[in-house]
Amino acid sequence: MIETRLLRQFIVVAEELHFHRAAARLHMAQPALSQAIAKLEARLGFAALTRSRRSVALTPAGRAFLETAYATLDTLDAGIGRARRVADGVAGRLTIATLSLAGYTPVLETLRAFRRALPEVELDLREMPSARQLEALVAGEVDVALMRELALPAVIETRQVLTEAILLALPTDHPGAKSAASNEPVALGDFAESDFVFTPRALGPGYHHQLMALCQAAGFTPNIQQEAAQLTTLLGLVASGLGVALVPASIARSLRLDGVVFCALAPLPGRPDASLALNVNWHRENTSPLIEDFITRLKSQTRNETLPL
Amino acid sequence: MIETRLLRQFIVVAEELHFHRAAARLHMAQPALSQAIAKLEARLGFAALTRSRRSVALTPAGRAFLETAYATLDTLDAGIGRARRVADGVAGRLTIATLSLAGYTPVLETLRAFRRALPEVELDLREMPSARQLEALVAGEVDVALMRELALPAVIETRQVLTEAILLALPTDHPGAKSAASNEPVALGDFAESDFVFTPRALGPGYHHQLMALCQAAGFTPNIQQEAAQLTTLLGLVASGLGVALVPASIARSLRLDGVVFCALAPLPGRPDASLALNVNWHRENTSPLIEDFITRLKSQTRNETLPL
DNA sequence: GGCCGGTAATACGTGTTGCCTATCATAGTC
DNA sequence: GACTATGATAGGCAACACGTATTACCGGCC
Repeated sequence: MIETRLLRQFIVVAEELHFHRAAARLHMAQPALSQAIAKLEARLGFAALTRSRRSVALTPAGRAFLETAYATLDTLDAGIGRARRVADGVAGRLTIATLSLAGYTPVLETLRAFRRALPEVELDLREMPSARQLEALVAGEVDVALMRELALPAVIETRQVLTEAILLALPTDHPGAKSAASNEPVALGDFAESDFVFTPRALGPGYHHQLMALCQAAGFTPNIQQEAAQLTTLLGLVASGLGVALVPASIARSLRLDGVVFCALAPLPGRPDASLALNVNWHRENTSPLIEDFITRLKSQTRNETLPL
Repeated sequence: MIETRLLRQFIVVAEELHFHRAAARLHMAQPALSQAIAKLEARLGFAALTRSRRSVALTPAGRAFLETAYATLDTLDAGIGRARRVADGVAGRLTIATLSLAGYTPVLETLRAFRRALPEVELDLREMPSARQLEALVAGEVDVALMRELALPAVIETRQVLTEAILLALPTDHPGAKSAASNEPVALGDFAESDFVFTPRALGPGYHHQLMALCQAAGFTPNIQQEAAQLTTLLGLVASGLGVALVPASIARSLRLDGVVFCALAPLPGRPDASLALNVNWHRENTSPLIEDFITRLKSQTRNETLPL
């Protein structure tokens, strides 16, 4: 096996074509260098240098191997530098599972700032529902996940990023839509008899449960007429008059849809305002230094605020 | 400094993610491997592996460095293979100084066969006059030289490749041209009073001297009307009627020029036929294994024959 | 809950090897 | 012909890579 020590020694000898000077540059004695080069040539199986008593010259194979020696050490040095930058958290890749980020201005701003601050870091964004995010996190497929509250295994850490109000989405021609026009909160209990459209429970059990609980607190169990995985699809169903929907405020910020109006919900007596959290989660044993950096930036950007409308 | 031993050890540990199995694959004991990896990490300056008592995993920087380790060893292995092929004379580069090869069919055939037999060898052909070839050979700029006979320093080896007749090139309307038409040799002495065109002495002193000596033997000193470096130019001058010229037979084989006819020379009494040699020369201390190969092929192709007309 | 199997780290001894100093051999130089 | 420059060889030493023995610790299992 050819050690890099031998490569370094060979390079200097090839550059100097003089064992004494080369040995001096290597801070070693000439005999040791002669031995090292002899060992190198024995391992290579061919003569890399021709030595007369007066001069040293490279053979053609030696010239070819010199290129290899340079290339090998360059590859190694560059790779060490790169790996050090990865270890220092200024290079590498951060894979992020997210919900649709359309309405989350502070998160988008964080991503932009992160990319600007760490141009050597590749950001890999993958949009998926909360339940799938958790699977990906546990499986190590992603480094961080931006998702709804969910029951988490102990290895998953979580921090709240922001909260946002829950709004009621109504078809424009719905009787309750006049409240929306006047920007007045509506009482959820007034919609006990309405048809509802919901996202499937399996995609985000926590989210689903929270919306259901909200209805229970308002005194009814929603009559679910139809489910749709995507919020945009859900609002399309609302627009078509199939029912009303409870949605996070972020979707109202990013999507103005003809035929749909959004109403704030009047607070229920004895209960705080209905709001949804967006959390950032990560695997406790994931050693990427980028995770902490990303979360720190995210928190300083959002300061756990409620997303404004 | 990171030795390749450490790279190999790290690669196996990263592949196995298990110190015992990795040590077995490396034919060593586990503690030594633990120490080796610890030393690697100390030199790298970052942790490449996270070890719990139960499991081993790569850090992101470790993953990055693993790529580097593979790339480094690949570069080295490929380079060693390449250099070995260079040493074995099946790869590399052979730089050849030549006269114009147009008429030298056996040499061209050798080049073709060489290229076919050794596709990994780059042939670098450089056309230049004999005197310049010798300089290039001594300076190490070329590996072999195909040139006229010349006084050579002791470090230059030489072998004859082939010989070719010296012909007299005449303008078609020259009184002597009728001999050419009947394919009869002409006596050089008959042209004692003719004007001659010659190549400059400096480009090929041996060649020049040989032609002059031929005229002397025929009893005259040629009246040199004009010089031209290129044989094609020289023959152009002949065609225009400026004079006659002594040229190697190869040029007659490769160049048919309106207004010029070539005549064989009648042997002079007591002298062998007038002929020129094409020699292959190389530097005695040039260690390229391709030189011997090339010369062997050249000789087996030509067998020192006289170039046929 | 204590025991056992599995795993990596630590302690310490040893053989290899990379390097040192001293010397030799040889070729070119004054 | 002695001298100088240069690389190779010889012999010794110390660093280090590796081995054996042991420890430390975690999980699963009876």
